[in-house]
Amino acid sequence: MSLMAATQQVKRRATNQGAAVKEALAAEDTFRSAQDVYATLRANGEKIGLSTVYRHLQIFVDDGLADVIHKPDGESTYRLCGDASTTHHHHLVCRSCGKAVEIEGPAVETWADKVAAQNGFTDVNHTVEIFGLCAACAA
Amino acid sequence: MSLMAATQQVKRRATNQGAAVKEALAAEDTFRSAQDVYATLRANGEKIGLSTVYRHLQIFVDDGLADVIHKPDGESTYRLCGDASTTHHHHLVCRSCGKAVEIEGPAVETWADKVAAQNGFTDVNHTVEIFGLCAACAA
DNA sequence: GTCATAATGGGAACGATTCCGAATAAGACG
DNA sequence: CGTCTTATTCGGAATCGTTCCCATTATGAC
Repeated sequence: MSLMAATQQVKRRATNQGAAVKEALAAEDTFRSAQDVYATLRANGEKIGLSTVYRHLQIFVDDGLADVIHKPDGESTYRLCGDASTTHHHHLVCRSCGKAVEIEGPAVETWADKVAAQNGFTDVNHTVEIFGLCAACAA
Repeated sequence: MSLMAATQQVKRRATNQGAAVKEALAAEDTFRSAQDVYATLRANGEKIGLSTVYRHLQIFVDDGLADVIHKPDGESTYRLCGDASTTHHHHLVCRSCGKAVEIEGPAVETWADKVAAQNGFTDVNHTVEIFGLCAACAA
């Protein structure tokens, strides 16, 4: 998996369910859990199974179409990111409503690599997430 | 909970189990899961229950004695950090053996705060973890 | 249309973590 | 040193998110 570039797509069939999951994610700029997406789709009358939601969410991640954030409680949340060509970035996430803003920090990237190298670590990657309360939720 | 300072300790009874969990963590400079600590203690002949291990691990975190890292697969791992007075820091963690090095990045802190402020976010905190392969595991 | 097979869905299986309630033991007091 | 209060313990049941399994369905190629 780590050997395959994120942009390297595999042939996939177009299904209603796959489209529905993508639409559900696209409708919000917030990180949402699989269970959440599933509930929303069912509430909308979509005919889809929980397994399928998980499957598509994972596919999006594999294809570089979506980002994942693991909440402190362990739940995984997903959000479509710009597009596959978008460069590496991080997120500023509202702790309350889940709204997320994509951010970049070139300095952080180089810092991380430097620190790792100084300690003899190789094959480095990192996670950087900033949590806070968005203006709307602060009220 | 969030209102109580990390250094504000509550009266606690001293028990063998509590000490055992702390020793087990202190014995290694790696992040270890509750299940892992539990298995080690039992293997050592300690009389302790899994619930108790989880309870003490959580207490350490609440008291600011330990740091937690949520692995990508969702499992929580714990490690004693310097001491409660140690300032905010992050970790460089070996993806293979779990060995962790405490690191600091003042620049990252200020960057995070600035970015958050620019987007109208308040009550900010962040997580920064760098994963890689330590020199020993690279071989 | 026909066919091979990718995709689906729902229920079982799983693994980490939490909960519960009765049994145990730490610490205070006399 | 006893007694008593209650924090702590422990193991098994319960929870919860996620994955697995596999018979059924439906996409896309010919």
